[in-house]
Amino acid sequence: MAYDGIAIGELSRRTGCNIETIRYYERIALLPTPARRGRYRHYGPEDVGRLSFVRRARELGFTLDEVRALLGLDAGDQGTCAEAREIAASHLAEVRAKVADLRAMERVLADVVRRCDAGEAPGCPLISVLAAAPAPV
Amino acid sequence: MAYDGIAIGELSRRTGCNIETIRYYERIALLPTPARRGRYRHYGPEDVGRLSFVRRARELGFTLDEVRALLGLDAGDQGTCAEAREIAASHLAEVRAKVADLRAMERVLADVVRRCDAGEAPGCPLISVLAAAPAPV
DNA sequence: CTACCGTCTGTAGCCGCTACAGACTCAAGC
DNA sequence: GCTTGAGTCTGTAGCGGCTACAGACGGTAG
Repeated sequence: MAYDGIAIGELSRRTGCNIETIRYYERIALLPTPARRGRYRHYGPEDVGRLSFVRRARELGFTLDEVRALLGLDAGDQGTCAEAREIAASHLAEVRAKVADLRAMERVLADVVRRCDAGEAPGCPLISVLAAAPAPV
Repeated sequence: MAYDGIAIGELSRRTGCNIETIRYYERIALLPTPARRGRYRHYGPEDVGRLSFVRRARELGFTLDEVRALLGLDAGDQGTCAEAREIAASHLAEVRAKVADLRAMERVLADVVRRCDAGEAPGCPLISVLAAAPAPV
């Protein structure tokens, strides 16, 4: 009994990717237009692979455009790895910047909450922080 | 010469908040409908204060709904600080979760880039990571 | 009087989905 | 055969939080 391919629901289950999202990816041409069995989309193993690739890239925070670029160089030629490295490195820089931003927020928030718990004397620490003069750079 | 209020451009300059964003905040009723001088919006010091408050809350990553809630309790009564603390604490938890997510991404990405730079033997490390079997939990 | 800046309204776009409504297809059970 | 239910289809609109126009009007300096 020959391998028969799967419908969108099964693809969704196997990749952990929402059905609506799969159709969305198709619409924006991140995934190729699939074969049809009657009116229904019909997927093979290579579709499972490609979508899993997309999902993992998304989990690493790559934008859809970056994912598109990565998919484009999946081929395996010489310069490919260097390009992939570039994309990863610049994305890594962004991730680190975001972490730094969030850390800064975290520090302020943690301090505010701590001061609340300490029952600071006059007024609410959070409101004070927000109402304070603009940060001096 | 009496204090005279300011136009939207000046409010933008003083708060660091984009003009379009100010109008957007007004549209979603985060800021009150301002007075008009002729056809032009006209702002007083309390508007500068309120918008600065909003901006700082946004810089700390509060959502606009959270900001709305915070503005709502700016009044200064008894339970206010406890409510503010709640909002801050739950936001802090979210920030920490986001940091954790990003740290995980960072680790993987940094490893990939490092392996690229090390000139790993077969294939591209990034592509390999993305093409690998789904993460085992 | 004209040039130019600021401001006005209204609408549409960005990203990455998500959530419907309303129609259809298909296999299993009675 | 006939019904039921799950799955799928297309198309459209919404989310948050802005941002970017277009095209008209206002106010002032030269």
